[in-house]
Amino acid sequence: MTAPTKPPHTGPADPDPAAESAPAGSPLHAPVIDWFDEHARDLPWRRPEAGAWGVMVSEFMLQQTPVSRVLPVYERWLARWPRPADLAAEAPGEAVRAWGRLGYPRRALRLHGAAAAITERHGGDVPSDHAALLALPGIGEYTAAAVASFAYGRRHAVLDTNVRRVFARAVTGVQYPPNATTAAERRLARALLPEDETTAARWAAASMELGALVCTAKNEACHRCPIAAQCAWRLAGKPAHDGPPRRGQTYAGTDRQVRGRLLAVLREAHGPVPQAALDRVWHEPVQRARALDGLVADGLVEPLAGGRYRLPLS
DNA sequence: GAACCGTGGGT
DNA sequence: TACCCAAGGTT
Repeated sequence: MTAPTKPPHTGPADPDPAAESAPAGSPLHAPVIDWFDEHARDLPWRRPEAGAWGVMVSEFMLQQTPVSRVLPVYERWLARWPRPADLAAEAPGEAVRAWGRLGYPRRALRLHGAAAAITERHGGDVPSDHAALLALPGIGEYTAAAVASFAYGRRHAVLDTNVRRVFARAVTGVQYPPNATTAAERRLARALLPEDETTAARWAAASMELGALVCTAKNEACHRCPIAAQCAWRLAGKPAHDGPPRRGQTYAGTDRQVRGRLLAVLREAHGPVPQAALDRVWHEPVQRARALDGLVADGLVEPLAGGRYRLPLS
């Protein structure tokens, strides 16, 4: 039992299915949700005790970071800060340090800021309203929908990279979705959203899990796919992606790499770090200074008198 | 819309 | 080895 809510089966116990006024819905729903009931991973943020805060923390950490690397950090985070107010009471630098090597450390800062806003504006409770979630730092369209859906069972189209790929293949018949989310994709996601709120929330989690475990970017496992028989891409002979190349992100030699090295030194140090210690991480002084300035501008690093630096106390 | 923002594992 | 990719958000 890994899923947060019960499967809304229409089984023989149903009084009279023919009497339902609502349309049948997509033929994709039932197979995908049934598959999810059987194969969903037992992830800590899916357990009831995770609560909305646990769901929200997991969503921040999972933005561009794989599940396997999130798991240990998530557990320590929730043990240390079981409620938003607990995190809000800490220095932001502590969030950055606890973030460890998950990457994109601005997410840690934003999660801290979101916890503070929740404490101030929402009485310490993660809001369930999509607009209220969207107003929090670090929460965009996807995360707002995910928290509302996964934590509160609300009816929202949850359109992440997994779902976009599943829809691209199963419905549109292409190998990959466009580089950026399009209005057509949002329209499709809304059209496919089950009417019933509980079913919609399960569909959101199930379609995402299908993309993560079966309908993967590479080496898709169609033989394990519950909708393989209906998949437009597969039925078309799985044509290769033709559009513009999916832009890869260079990393070596970029400011990002320098920032990462600088912040690693500050994370591992407790207390102020002298300039000389930071100078050692990168040979090129201009780029090094630019990276450090960027970290300060982002609020990830606090400059002190005498050319010393530390993670931010405020 | 494009560019930027980390990190590590799989192939 | 080099490249691809991973539950995005902000500017």
